Amino acid sequence: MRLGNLERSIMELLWSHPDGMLAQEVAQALPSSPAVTTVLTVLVRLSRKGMVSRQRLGRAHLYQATATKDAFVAETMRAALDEATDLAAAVNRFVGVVSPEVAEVLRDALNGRDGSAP
Amino acid sequence: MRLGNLERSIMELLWSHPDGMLAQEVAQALPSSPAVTTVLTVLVRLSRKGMVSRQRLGRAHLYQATATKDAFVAETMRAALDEATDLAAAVNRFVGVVSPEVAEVLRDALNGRDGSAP
DNA sequence: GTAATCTTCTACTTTCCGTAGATGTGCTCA
DNA sequence: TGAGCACATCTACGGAAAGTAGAAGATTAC
Repeated sequence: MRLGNLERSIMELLWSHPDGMLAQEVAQALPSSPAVTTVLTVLVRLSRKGMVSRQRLGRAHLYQATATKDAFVAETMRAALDEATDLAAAVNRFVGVVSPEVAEVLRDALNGRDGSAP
Repeated sequence: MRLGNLERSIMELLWSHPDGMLAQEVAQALPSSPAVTTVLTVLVRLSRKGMVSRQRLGRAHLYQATATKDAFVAETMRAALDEATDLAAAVNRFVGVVSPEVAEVLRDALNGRDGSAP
């Protein structure tokens, strides 16, 4: 998913507030202090992209991210890997460039996945 | 790295021609048959992004991708993962959404990586 | 019912990308 | 050595996406 700077900043906020936020709260929480209408415009665009949902709350709306940040990261990684011509080469490259810590987490995750149990 | 359609098409060509290509060759190889100057403009922009290098060859330049496609894919994946707030959660998500085939390739790659030998 | 508040509509600006003509530069061969 | 070709650079325009926010409309609370 292609996101601009403000779009990304807003998503970061929504991801860190799983219970949702009001447009006004988002505007106030942003360091650049944009107008509330600016935030609302971006929220509408993010809704069109399927990244944000909302529900009425009094006379305002509560805006929420439709997926967690982790899911977004994972999906971005998957999409990148989908572009690979040589799957094995890309995966090997990836495994080669990540930190030992990530490699360990990957191992654990793969062990937890069905198909690897003894 | 953010790439437009033509930018991506040109990178695909350069990736599949590791020895490099002339601007004219790139233009001719593209299905949309853009003008050579169009290709040159895009090549300059890709150079600025660090994705393309060139060297003189007679009166022309030989354009080459600075990294392989696999490296690009791997780097994109790494960059995405870097954005994660919860590393383990993102990795688990990722492992959860990839196909069994990819999971297997990941396992193999991790086994080949130093640190897993008994 | 009315005032406060929130949203929607509209619209301007900026930036990126696709596009390519006009102009500049440097090989190459006669 | 100089004329012409081939290639590069400069410049620029149009469209799309994103940042920005005022004006106007809608809804709630009192």
